[in-house]
Formats: sequence, structure tokens, C-alpha cells
Amino acid sequence: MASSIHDLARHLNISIGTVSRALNGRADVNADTRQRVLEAARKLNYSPNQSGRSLRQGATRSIAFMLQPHPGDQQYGEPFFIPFLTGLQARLAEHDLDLMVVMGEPGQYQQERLRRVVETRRADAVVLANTRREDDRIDYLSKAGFPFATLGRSQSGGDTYPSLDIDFERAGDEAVDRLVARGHRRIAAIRPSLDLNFGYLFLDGYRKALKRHGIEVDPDLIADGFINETGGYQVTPQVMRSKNPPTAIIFNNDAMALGGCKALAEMGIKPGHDMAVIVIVDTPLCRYFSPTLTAFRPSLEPMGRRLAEMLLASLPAFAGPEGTRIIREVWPLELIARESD
Amino acid sequence: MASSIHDLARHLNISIGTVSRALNGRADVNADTRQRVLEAARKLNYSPNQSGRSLRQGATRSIAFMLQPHPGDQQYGEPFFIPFLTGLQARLAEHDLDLMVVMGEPGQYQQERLRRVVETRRADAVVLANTRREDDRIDYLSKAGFPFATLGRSQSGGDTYPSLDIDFERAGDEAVDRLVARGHRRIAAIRPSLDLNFGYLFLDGYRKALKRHGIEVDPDLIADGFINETGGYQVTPQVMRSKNPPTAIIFNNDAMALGGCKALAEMGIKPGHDMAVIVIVDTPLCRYFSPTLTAFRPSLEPMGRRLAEMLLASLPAFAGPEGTRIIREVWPLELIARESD
DNA sequence: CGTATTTCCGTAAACGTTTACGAGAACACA
DNA sequence: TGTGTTCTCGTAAACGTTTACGGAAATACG
Repeated sequence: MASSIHDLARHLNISIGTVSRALNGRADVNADTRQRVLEAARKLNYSPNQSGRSLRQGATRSIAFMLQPHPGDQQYGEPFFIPFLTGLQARLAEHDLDLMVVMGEPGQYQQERLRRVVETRRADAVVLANTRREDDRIDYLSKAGFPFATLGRSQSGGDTYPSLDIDFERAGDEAVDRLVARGHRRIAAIRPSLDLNFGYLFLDGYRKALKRHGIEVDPDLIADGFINETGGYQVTPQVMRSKNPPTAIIFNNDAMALGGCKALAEMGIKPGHDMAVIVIVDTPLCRYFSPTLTAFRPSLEPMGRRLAEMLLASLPAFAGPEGTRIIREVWPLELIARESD
Repeated sequence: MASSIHDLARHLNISIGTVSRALNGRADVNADTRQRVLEAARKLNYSPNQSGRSLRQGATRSIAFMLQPHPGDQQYGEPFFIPFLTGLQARLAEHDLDLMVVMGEPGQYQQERLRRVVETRRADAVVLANTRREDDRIDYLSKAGFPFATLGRSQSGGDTYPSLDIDFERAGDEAVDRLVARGHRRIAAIRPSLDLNFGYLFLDGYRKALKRHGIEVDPDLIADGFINETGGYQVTPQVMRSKNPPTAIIFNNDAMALGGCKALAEMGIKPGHDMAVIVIVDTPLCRYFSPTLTAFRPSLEPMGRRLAEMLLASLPAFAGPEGTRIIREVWPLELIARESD
């Protein structure tokens, strides 16, 4: 059906070796024959079969992206990932690389899926999302010597792989700064209870800023919950019941903030009026909620493109003349001031 | 590095043919040797190389999903697609099929990307999203004889491919029904101006219901705009300027509804109070906007799973004993009544 | 003109599978 | 014992590429 390199060779009465060399731009082929080959390829509508190529070259020219919807995130999933994927995909496509998406069931460990990709060599490298503080996927890939990069930092694996993350620490810091500047002294922090690394980073920044302002960290004002609306709804009353309730809350997740605001409303507390609220990662919801939520916004699409570049720079096959480089970056977030604080 | 079928064969002192047959569960292999092969495979941590397999079998065991962010959808992309992808991916994974995601630049035609996938045989089948009324991707795939399925109907290609869609017609109908029951007679319809098929389907339902209720269709109450917030913001004043302004508006897209509500607010009209608003496809935004927006909600994740099943049923290699079937389904939407109407 | 170099191309192996074919051994049956 | 059948396995080709190697022809150079 589809034409192969043999068809081309037969049609031109030359060997398949020459055809291949001509198509791949090798030097040792006559300019005239190259011309004829390229023309014939266009005429016969020839495209190289990727399976044959992969087999011979030992590279599939595809990158796997692994993400895992958070447990309880039953409805619309992370709005986060589509723009990130768009950027990632766009940059990969420029290098003629495909993007394979591998999702785990929410809550289930992805090890098995990951092993399959690696062991059957379905991809040349992996991009991990939902990075945990201790991430066995990273351990596995490091040990297996399989190339990968992560969206988000982790404590696993050392500095052997490229990673791109948002500066949650600084966002936590800035959020406290802003609230203190507006007269708040009792500031609560609510974050997901999972082992997600950004929860720790956020808290570090939060603590650091409090210390700088000479405010003592009150453990009663720090709480963990499920990373969804229900989690925020359940955990917010906890901090409100402390002896010395907060006048401001920083939420480490948009869904938790929405649930938290609902809880506040039911307690007769009006966010943006009786209680300042800041959200660490902005999503469209923050913009449309009432009150609109002050939040820190990442540049997701550029991040996707950048992580693709970083991953490619770490692959010997793609690295430039200066050789293989491991790059780690932490990107700032932009504060979007709205009504809630 | 990774062990191949040759390593297994050498290790067991048998031929690679036998190893392959043992692993693939063929009948003509001794039960005892099969046992030994399986054990050795586990011990040597053997997994078949997918490239080799693909080449020999002429099938890659991967499905491409093509989507195209709408132009102007600069921020967070379709929240729509992650849950759909989750379902699609889950069902494909059960059949050991990978999912490749191919995105076009917003606004750019995807033909080129699609041709690449098809011609280099990077996937065994394609799933198309963002179906247009006349869709040249469908024409191309039909003509090329390449298997595919679509999320959304189209007028292109006849009944030769599986498709799964939401019942926009019925949603438009029900929306009118509901508004009429609440006393409205002047009902506007705002939809995207692109050639997206669902815009037509929605309008059909809208017209049908008006006719049934003996209400004349007023062209001044029907308007098209860009499929984003700005579009809704720009086009809503149009219908409001008609000689006989509406008392209710049905928006065919959530982002357009948000922009529309903003425009209404600026005109001193309070959605949910002075103006009834219904949105055809629910997203989380509808739930958190103020007022919360009455909307029709699809079951995205089950739809993803279902479309995977339908696609597989249409592939000879996967079809059951009854052979290849082309299935087309239209799924109902669930009305989520909220404050806005 | 003889030799060295360059240019160009064909040959064939290799990547890791699956599978058609055939053959030897074991077995059944008369 | 002879013939036919069943079980099991090895051989080798095939999928579509890329590429190391070598050789023929053309060219350069003394």
C-alpha cells in the first residue's frame, strides 16, 4: 500500500542504500541523483516508516508524558495541564518528536505503566508531572538509566535530571509579605496533605516570611487537606477554630480555596471582606469566583516549551556542540491582584 | 543493554522461534518449555521491543488523538479534554494501546500534522476532536483509508467512521423549553462563529423548540462571535440592541457566557435577575461564577472510554467475533439547574 | 602515463520481532 | 512392521530502515 524505500529504488533503478543516503542528506551522493530521488519521493508520496526507522536506530522519536489526576479530582481535571502540554508538544514537534500521554488511575501508583514504557522502549524519554517529594518513579528511572525530566522538583534522584518548577517558596513568601503589608499578623496556610513537593516548598516560603516579619509561626494556623474542594471545605474550619483565628488565609491550591471560601461563607465570614484570601496557583476559576481571588499565576505554555528544551539538551542525541547538559530551573509566578485580599 | 529474544533463546538453548511462540501463547509449544521460557523471561527481565514488533506486524499499537486549541483560547485551554482523555486513555491502556497526542497551533490547519502521522505510520488509528461541519481531516482520512473516529459529528465522510457526540440539538431544545416554561418568549441564542458543527446542531434544537411553542424565530436574537470570552462580550450587546430585546439568553459555550454576563453587567443588567442565562456545555467555571450558571453537563470520562470502545470495534484487528462495526452515538446532557435562569 | 585521491554507489548486515514451512520424533492404528 | 497423525521445534524469511565497507569510475597530481 504505502510506498517503501524499495519502491523508490526500483522506480529509479538505483539501490536502496543510495535512496536512503539521498533522503537523509548524506554527503556521498551525487547532487543530480539526490534531486531525482527527492522528486520521486514526492511523486510516489513516500514517507519513511517510523517503525523501521525506530528499530534500526534504536530510538522511537517519541517522548512520554506521565500525569496522574489527583484522587478526588473527579470532575474536570487539572486545567493546568492542557496549556503546559500545548507548549511541550509544540517544541517537541519542531524536532519531529511525538508526544505520548500516559495517565495513571487517580491514586494508583504509576510504576507499572512507567516500566512498560521503559522496558518495551516505547519512548526515548519521559516527562514526569505531579512530582512527589519522594518519588519512586524518579528512583526507578535513575536506576534504569532512562532519560527523563520533571515538572516540579523532588528530593529523589539528586541533580541528575532536568527539572522545571514554579517558585512556590517565593510565592508563599510574597503572599505573606503582601498580607503583612496590609496589616495582617495572623495568617493561615492551607495545603494538600499528599506528599506533593510543592506543599513543602510553599510552607518554607510562608515560614521564612513570617520569621522575617517577626511573626511567630502558629501550628494551629497550618493545616493539610485533600487536594480538592472538599478538602478545603473540611480543613478550613479547623484553622478558624484555633484560639486565635486568622485574619487571612493562603491556599496552596485553587480547588481547596474554593471549598474553603464555601466553608467561610457558611460561617458567616465573607472572603475579601472579613477574611483575606490568596491562592498560590491561579486558574480560570480564581478569575470568575466571587469575590475574584488574588492569585499567583504561572506561565504554563512557555514552561512546557522550556521543559522540552531542557529535556532535549540532556539527551546526547539532541544536545548541541557543547554536549549534554542538565538544567534545572525555577520560574517565578506573577501575582494577579484581585478582590479577595 | 535490554535483553532481547535472542538472549532468552541463548540462555535456554532453544531457538528464538520457540521463545516467541512460547511468549505469545501459541499452541505448538510444549507446556514444559513454555514454563521455562516464561520463567527465564521474568528472570532476565525481558520485554518485547515495541519497534521490532511494530515493524513485523505492521501495527504500532498506538492511537493518535488530535485536538486543536481554539484560536483566542489563550489561557487555560479546554477544561473539556483532560477528563475525556483520561477515559480514552484508560480504555486504550486496557488493550495495551498507547495514546499519542497531536495538537495543532491554534488556528492552524492540522492537515500537515495529520499526514505525517498517517504517512509515517506512527499510529494505527486517529481520534479527531474539534470536529468541524466540513472537516478536511475527515475527508483526508476517509480517502486514505486510515481508521479513525471522531468526537463530534460532521457532515464530511458519510457514515463510514465511528463518532460520538453530545446531543446539542436536544440541549438547545430543552433549554428553550425550560425558559418558555418560566415565562420567557424572547430568547436569544449566541454561538461561536466558527464552522464548528455543534453550533449548527444547537441552533437546530433552538429553532425546533421555538416552533413547537409557536414562537417566531427572530434573527435579531441569534448571533455569532469568537469562541472565547471576548467573543461573548462583543456579541451580547448586539442582541440587546434589537428592537425587541430578549429576556433570556442561551450561550453555546461557557467562555462566551462569561463574556456575555460581563457585558450585561456593564449595561446594568443582572444575569439571573433581569436576564435568564443558560449555558450549553457546563464547565467548572459555571459552578463558581456569580451567579452560578445553569448549564448542561456531559459525562466526559465515560465518553472517552466509550469512544475508545467504538474505535476498537471498528478496527478489524480488535473487532469481536461479529466483525467490524461502525457505531455512532449521541449522548444526552444533564441539566444542572443553578441560579442564572 | 602511472599513481593517488576523490566521488559515487551497490552490497549486505543489522535492528528485534513474528510466522510460514518443513522436518524429526513420538505416537496411534491397522 | 508400515503408514498416518500429532506434537514440538528449528530454520529462515520478512517487515523498512540505516550504515559500514568496499569497489568502480572519475579526477587530480606528479
